[in-house]
Amino acid sequence: MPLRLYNTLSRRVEEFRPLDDGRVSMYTCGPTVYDRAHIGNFRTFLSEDVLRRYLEWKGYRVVQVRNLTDVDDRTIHAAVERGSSLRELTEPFVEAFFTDHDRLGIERAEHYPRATDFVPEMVQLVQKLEARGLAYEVDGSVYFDISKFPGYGQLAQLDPGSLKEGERAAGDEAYERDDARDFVLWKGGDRPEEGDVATWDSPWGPGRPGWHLECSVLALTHLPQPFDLHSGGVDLIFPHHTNEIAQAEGATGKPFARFWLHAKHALLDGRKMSKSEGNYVTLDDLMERGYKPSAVRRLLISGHYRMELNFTLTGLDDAARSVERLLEFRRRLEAAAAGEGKDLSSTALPELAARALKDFELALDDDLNIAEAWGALFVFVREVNAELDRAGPAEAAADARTALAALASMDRVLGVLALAEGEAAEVPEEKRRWIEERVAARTAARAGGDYGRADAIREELVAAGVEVEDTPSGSRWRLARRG
RNA sequence: GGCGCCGUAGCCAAGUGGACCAAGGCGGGGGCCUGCAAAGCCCCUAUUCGUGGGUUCGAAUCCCACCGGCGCCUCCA
Repeated sequence: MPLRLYNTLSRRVEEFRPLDDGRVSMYTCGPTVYDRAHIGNFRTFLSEDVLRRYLEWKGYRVVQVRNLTDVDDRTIHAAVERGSSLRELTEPFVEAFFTDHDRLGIERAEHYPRATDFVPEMVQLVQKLEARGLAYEVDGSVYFDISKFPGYGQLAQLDPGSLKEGERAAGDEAYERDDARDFVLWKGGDRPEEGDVATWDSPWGPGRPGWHLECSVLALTHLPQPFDLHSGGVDLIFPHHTNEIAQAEGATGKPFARFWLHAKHALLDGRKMSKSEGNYVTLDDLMERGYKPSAVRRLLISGHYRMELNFTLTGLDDAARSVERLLEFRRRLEAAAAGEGKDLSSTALPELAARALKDFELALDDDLNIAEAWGALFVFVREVNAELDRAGPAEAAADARTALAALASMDRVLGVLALAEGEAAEVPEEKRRWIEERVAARTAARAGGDYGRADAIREELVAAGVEVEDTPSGSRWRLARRG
């Protein structure tokens, strides 16, 4: 079955096929590295990670570009404020971004270009636009003339005629544009408040690139044109992506990107998550409170990417518990797979696995309906558990491996189990020995019928953060999960 | 004012004209299992999908109105 995706360009769900058979080119707007990225930013990046993983799951090879915006108003202002260079300011945030990125199990893209490494290419693009009569210079700055670009605003479904200058543009950043709706390609002229942290030479004198320029250029220099997918947060539809299209298509005369995908924002406790309003949390904040990245990942990809996601600590607790359930499930399957009678296959597990995988794929094919995909997974969990309750260990052993493979397959897209695996807390050798000694003592007490003593030992272990579980094949222990 | 989105059980969240008399997660109640637990399983927890109309043989799903919440409208993922 083919994958269908909602394309912002057409405002419809369309069948997706890459232009180059078997190979998908995608451009995903990256972070502005003026500060630590927050959970809301990662909601978008995680949606894109699911898309990427699912494309790979479907057998495509993906070439992804994610830019790092290291020159814009915010990075410049932050650098000026601290009296540091742009690089000095952004470098730690680039590192922090990758730290969180990896902690959340987001697959690495093929390219992470920084805007400041491509300024000459940006200048060239502006020159092309000038040569084609789509740009004009005023006092060392260059603007894009939207009246010369017929399809302007199509992505955002904007009627250029009704576009009027917004309040934000009317504020402190007034430029000498012919038309208030035109946007800046190159910012030249005197900008004393910016110091000299971001100045490059250009045919129009010293200046720096406008924000939208980098994405057009980075996509054009790293991907074919047109490329398959371009994505970002909904807020980028206008003006950012609208202007990216105008720049790239204006300069080349060719279509820029085929599919445009936009993720809705995450709210924090029902309110917009944003830096400027101080309403945000970072992964670090959550980890300091004892939450694990796997739970954060689970929550952030629990719902459809085109639906708003309300991030709450309650939701995070729920997410953590559902990850626990999956971990328990896998542990149980692994134990079953390691059991006796490895060649016997007489359970319903293979059928359940096949059906789960089919439902999983059907769900994701439908514009990445991940909520339904989770549903398919959890139905699988319940049914397999029931089958395991019914069948003996000898009967289930071989089939358990089939089920395990299906689970791993689904997790190649969801990425939660793989992540949780790496989070298992290290138990120091000394403590491990103590725990094992206590568990053995308890087993002995139980064998002797001394349940009072057995329960006392269990209490002792619980107080030390260890839970004991008695199974037909002996007692097992594990670290207690957090509240 | 323009463009657009959402309102489904205690919470989160699929479903968007009948083929499921509404998936799944979390929580809650009851039961099985267990020495007791834990884990797991079984049953129950929305006769109903913001409200009111309408279309239709049939609507959570389409149309209209209203109520409530939210996003964008020039450098926010």
